[in-house]
Amino acid sequence: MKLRRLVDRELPVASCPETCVGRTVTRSGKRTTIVDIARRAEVSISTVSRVLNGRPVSDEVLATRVRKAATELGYRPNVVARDFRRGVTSTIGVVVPDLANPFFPHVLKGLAEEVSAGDHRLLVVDSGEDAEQEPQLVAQLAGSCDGIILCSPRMPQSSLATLPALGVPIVCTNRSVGTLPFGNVGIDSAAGMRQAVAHLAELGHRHIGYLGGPGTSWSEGLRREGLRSAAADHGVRVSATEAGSTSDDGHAKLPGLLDKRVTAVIAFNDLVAIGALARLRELELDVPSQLSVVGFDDIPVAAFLGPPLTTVSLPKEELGRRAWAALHTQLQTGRAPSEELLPAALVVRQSTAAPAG
Amino acid sequence: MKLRRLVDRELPVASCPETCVGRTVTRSGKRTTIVDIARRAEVSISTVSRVLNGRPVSDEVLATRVRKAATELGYRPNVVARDFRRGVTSTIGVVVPDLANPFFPHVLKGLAEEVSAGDHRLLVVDSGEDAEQEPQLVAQLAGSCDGIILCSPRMPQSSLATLPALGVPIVCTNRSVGTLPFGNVGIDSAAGMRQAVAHLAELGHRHIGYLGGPGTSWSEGLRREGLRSAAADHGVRVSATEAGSTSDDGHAKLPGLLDKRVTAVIAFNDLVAIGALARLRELELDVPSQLSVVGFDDIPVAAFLGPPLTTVSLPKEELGRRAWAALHTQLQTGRAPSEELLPAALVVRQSTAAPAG
DNA sequence: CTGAAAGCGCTTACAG
DNA sequence: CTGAAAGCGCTTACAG
Repeated sequence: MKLRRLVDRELPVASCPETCVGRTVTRSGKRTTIVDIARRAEVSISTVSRVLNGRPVSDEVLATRVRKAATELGYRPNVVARDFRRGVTSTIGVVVPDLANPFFPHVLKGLAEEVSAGDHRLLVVDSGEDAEQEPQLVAQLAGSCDGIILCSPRMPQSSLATLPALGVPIVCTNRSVGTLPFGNVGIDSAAGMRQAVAHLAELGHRHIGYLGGPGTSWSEGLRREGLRSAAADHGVRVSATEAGSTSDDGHAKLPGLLDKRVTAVIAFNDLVAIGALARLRELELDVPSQLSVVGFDDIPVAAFLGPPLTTVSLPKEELGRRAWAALHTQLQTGRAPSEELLPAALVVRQSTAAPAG
Repeated sequence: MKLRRLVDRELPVASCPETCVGRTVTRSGKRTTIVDIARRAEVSISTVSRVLNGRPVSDEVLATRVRKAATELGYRPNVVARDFRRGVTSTIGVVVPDLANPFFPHVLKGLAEEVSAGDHRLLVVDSGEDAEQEPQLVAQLAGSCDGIILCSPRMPQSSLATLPALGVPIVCTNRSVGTLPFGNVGIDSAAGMRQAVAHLAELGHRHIGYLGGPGTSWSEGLRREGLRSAAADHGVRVSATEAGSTSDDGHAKLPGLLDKRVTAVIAFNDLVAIGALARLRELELDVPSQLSVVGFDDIPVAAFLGPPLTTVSLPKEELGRRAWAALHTQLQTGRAPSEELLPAALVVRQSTAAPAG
């Protein structure tokens, strides 16, 4: 009973007992339905439904009467009922590892625009970087979504392989999906990495340090690959260490690289670079005169750091937009579209310069 | 037709034609429903429903049979149907002004934990800081949510006043709601501001600059109020300017304050402080020896800036948790709970020191 | 074209 | 206790 009253939106009704402008309930105290409209416009509910859904109606007089009644009664469709009848949820689920990582909100922004334009809602879930929890999260989401977008999923391939059984179209971003029937859109950070290395090599650096990201991450794999090939091409030496994806990681692991006597450091992302920069400040080492630093992502603060960070800019919003496009295609055609790789571009600011001496 | 096939999750079925482990469809090609379970367990659908919802059943044998059948058929409830029947959406909508502002993801994290524990889903909408668009966004959300949380809504009071007609329980964070029947939880940034001013006064500052936030913002009002009262208490002079909420704003508006010859600057938030710090670097003014800087929010990068930023830490996750608690109460009792104000706390790092000279 | 009717999958009074 | 039945609000074949 309690529940039903809440459903009937008692709260605001109670707060304006008699004449309530904007009310969406009829005198029976329940929310307006197409039955109420049909009654008032003296047509069948079929006609109401057709008019309200913009389907062709011959009699414009009828249509007008319906629309008028709907407005007068303050009708707002019951979307749960509509979705139920249509057998859809109109909802797209997104799983991100960590909303607090500035990368993801930008992806979400691009995604949200497109998704709402396509008359869907976006259900965002933060997995807390927990690879174990992700499959459950996805399974749970599957029940209430028409499709799912997995942003840089941390779960292992074996977990990923269990997902098709859920029966929901899935798109992965920044992740290789093997032969799994998932849409797939990523950013070519290997190419971005090559640009970064080329830039440092041109400045004269011969020994570059790399503060690597989580070893299991696909984009980390791509970056390492770009690093290796570019290093070979330019004849520079590389010392890599596994750091992580946070500023704390960069702060903690930088000294190890310094010991190797590198003259430049590339970080897995801007957050890691920020940690490295902080450590360098503590060490009273100047950037870029004593050490060059390059980040990845180009998050908004990157341009405001001391010094402004040279970084590989990733098309985050575009990634979100393309992910929706891929999912949309899959929803329409039932087949997963082919893989897509978006370009990255180095943005040179002031944290890189020729090596000392 | 196209639509229906998608609903039936044709995609993965097609990709594993014969023996598909983990399938959740019966031989008819449709998704398993309680009817399928009832048939297999040889009970009525009422019993299936009761067992699956954990309602008391006398006959444990029956219950076991039902659960077994459900598992064997890979049953997953149709949540849209359930919600429809119950007259709820199990969804809570959240409107944030800008997801890319590091403040909000943290609020969302606190919120998400609680909300999913309460068996609801979270629908997040970014209003793009657009006060005009917010009321429409909320109206749209209202249709598919049991309740709405408005994070620091930018819309004017007059727009806010139209929202009760939507018939959906609403909670506002960091916003005064007047006599509107909304739940209300905020952070006492006036007190936070007083701590910041006291700290600077103790260091010996007599003239403080303030890089103000958006004039319409409630928290900005609170900060100005705290600033005024604390300045009076400590006998310090204040020069305030309206900046905004981004690093660009801080970067642009800092020089104006410098002209006033302040010895310390408090920024509306950390992002603005970061912009100010960047400008000071360009001006080759040292922080804190030549100018002290204080931020607001304590976003994760604050501790890694050069220098690490003294800032007023706001309980962001807790704000999210309390917002859910307020909404939950409202959902249960039908009445908006009383206002709540969470404490803020100054975190002293290295961007503040005694004034030069 | 419009209207009467069926039905989406579930929950829950209501009988038995 | 269990089962048969009604019904949530909508859409959409199906008749007329």
